[in-house]
Amino acid sequence: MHDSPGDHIGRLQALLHLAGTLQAHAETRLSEVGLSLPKLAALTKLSEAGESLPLSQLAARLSCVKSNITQLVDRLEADGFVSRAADSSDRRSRLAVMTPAGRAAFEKGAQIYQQTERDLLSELDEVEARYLTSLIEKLEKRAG
Amino acid sequence: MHDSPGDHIGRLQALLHLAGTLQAHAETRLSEVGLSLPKLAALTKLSEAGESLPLSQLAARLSCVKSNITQLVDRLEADGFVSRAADSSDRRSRLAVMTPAGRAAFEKGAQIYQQTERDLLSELDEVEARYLTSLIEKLEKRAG
DNA sequence: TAAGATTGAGCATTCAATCTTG
DNA sequence: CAAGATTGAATGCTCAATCTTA
Repeated sequence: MHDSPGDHIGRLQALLHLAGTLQAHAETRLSEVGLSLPKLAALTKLSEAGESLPLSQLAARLSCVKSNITQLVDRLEADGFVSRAADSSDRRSRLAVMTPAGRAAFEKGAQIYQQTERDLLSELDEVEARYLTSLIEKLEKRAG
Repeated sequence: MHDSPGDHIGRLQALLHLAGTLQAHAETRLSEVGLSLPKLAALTKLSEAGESLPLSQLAARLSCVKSNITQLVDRLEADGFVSRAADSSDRRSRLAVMTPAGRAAFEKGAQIYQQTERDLLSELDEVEARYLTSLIEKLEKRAG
């Protein structure tokens, strides 16, 4: 009297719901420093690249479409966290450059994000956390 | 030489990334019958309730804000899957009613969703699937 | 005044079409 | 013509404000 091999009713839904909840928590915490998850992700890539990147590179590294980056950078620019600059090597290209305010927000945001990660996953012990990672890798390989 | 208890660097990101990938897969499959995950969720609640529900009830059951439902029902109405009707018991209220086309789409969509769920989670054996569920419950309790 | 629904504005994302530059 | 960026339209979500009805 056990589940049939292919029985996963509700599990996908449960996983997607959990992700939504966790994401909402992270967004709420980040909003205290004027950031969202997508904005923090963009600033992180900029920071890793040493302050600036062509928009097309940013799109590639965030695995999204270019038009998305155009608009995300619009919002970051409105926030004063990023500014656009010319790319001397290619006049078609535009550079997203982190401003001092952007770096400050990034540093605070990165701290908050890590703390949120610890808080949300603090229920799991070492074994559970490792198991979770292995399950994620397995599913990611299948779906990716 | 093991991770400190609070070390979860990247795990939240990995989980959110996985959820995004799984969601994208489900959306792609559902788009074949003109549905999205939110649309299928709404039709599911309508079906469970016996074809119709006041918009406020739909919002409550989908755990979202009322204005969201207004717009979701707008789109479902444009698709021909739902129509709005008066609520005889309260003139402030409006009923979302599933149309025949809506029921047909729901039935196909529910099939596709279940198949997608099985496909995406088919990598996991019985033990892993149960463990996943327990981890989700643990994290959901913490975050919910 | 409360509740139900809607509207308007903002964030985030995609796709298709377009403009500029290579 | 390709590539980089942008714009416009669509989906989906939130919040704040508003309108109607209870």
